[in-house]
Amino acid sequence: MTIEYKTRTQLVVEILREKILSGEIVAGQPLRQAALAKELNVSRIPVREALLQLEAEGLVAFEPHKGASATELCAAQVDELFDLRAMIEGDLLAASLIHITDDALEQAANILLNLDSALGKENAANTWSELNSDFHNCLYSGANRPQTASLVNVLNKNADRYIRMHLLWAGGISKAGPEHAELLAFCQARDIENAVAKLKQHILNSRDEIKAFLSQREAS
Amino acid sequence: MTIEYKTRTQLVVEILREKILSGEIVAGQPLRQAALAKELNVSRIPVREALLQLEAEGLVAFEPHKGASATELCAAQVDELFDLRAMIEGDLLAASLIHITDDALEQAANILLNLDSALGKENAANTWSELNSDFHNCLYSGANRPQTASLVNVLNKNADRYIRMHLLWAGGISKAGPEHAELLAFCQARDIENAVAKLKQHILNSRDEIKAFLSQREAS
DNA sequence: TTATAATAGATTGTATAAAATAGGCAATTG
DNA sequence: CAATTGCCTATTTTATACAATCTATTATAA
Repeated sequence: MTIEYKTRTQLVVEILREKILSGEIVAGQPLRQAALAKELNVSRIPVREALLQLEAEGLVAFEPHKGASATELCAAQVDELFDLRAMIEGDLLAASLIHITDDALEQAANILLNLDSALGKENAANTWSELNSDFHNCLYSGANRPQTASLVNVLNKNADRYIRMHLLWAGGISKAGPEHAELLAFCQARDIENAVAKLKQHILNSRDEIKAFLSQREAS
Repeated sequence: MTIEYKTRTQLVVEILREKILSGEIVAGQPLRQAALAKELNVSRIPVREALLQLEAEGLVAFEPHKGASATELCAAQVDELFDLRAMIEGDLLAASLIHITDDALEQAANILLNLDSALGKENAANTWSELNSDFHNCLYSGANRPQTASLVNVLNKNADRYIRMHLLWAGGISKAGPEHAELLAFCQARDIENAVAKLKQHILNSRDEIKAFLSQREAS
């Protein structure tokens, strides 16, 4: 195992992303460079560059001379984001299933076990979203489309915020467990059509649950 | 008309992006921060931040402590990039045509006129790609999906490199002219199905032409 | 009182300088 | 002579310092 070097900028990116995804940094709240630098014990330059990277990921908005803030969560964005995911991930899964190895499917099954057991535990939202991402990436591993895969990962980093919030506030993506199992079964059977349909349904279901939750919260 | 303030970082982004898209900065060539800073008469910080932004756009690759370079152009990327475009832009067009205004369509028609006349002129590749982008954005204006639109723009900034190269080296996207006209006609008729089919065909056609050109060049 | 201008403080953007790192070359060792 | 180690240089990364910009508050005039 080679130990990988990380620049401070990269470390700051990871810390801030986690803070945004976990909700510790709340949307709209201004992110003062000097304060963050002091808190993380680095200079402002790595903080600035980290914020720029997070802006590219869509988690942060930058306004010249005014500063950065975590982007707001709203129902309209959920629509766009999850529709995009359903379309792109559906396509990616179809391409992947043609070439996917048994090995990858077995790995996906293992992740699924961990996923189920993670739901009850302490830090559910954080570990769940990571495992969820692993599971999906596993299913897409046969596609051999690096650019599309990285685009999917960026979109998922955004979706994560909503999914975690939902997990945290509403007690779980209720249908995700059985849907994952069904999806995996179709993949193992190399039934492309049904697998893609199930995946899209899975993504659009969470979209609807999250939207309902958001509009309910916006009302109050 | 308000004149918009631009930070140096933003100016450097635009200059470098133009240099990469136009081919003045060739793929793979290392981009030395100090040299760029001196050339553009700014310090290295704005250059660094500009390079980071371009990395997020996919035009530049960053390796820690080694530096940045313009990403390579290859046939495999073209496949992914243009397939993604066809899928996403097709969907976006369908959503847009439901609500699009006559005003937007008229504007698109005007751009088309300029597009045709631009092809013969001096700086064809540069102005053509900008007008091309405007034309498509115009058609998508009814969708009211800001996130999807900005994603499309990022993808197009990548596709631009290939399109310009093709224009420059091979004398033009031969079929683009008539295809644009047909596409606009379907849009004006609000014929969603045919419009989307034409758009996808248009994008996939350029994909094939560019791929053929690239593999031919790679052979030599 | 209300609107506008001036000012102070805070914050961001940029430049310069110092520290850290990678890659190559020479010296050393077996 | 080959291989390894240590040093040197080029380059990037980070820190510090300064300049430009914004925001809020106060002062001034209509």
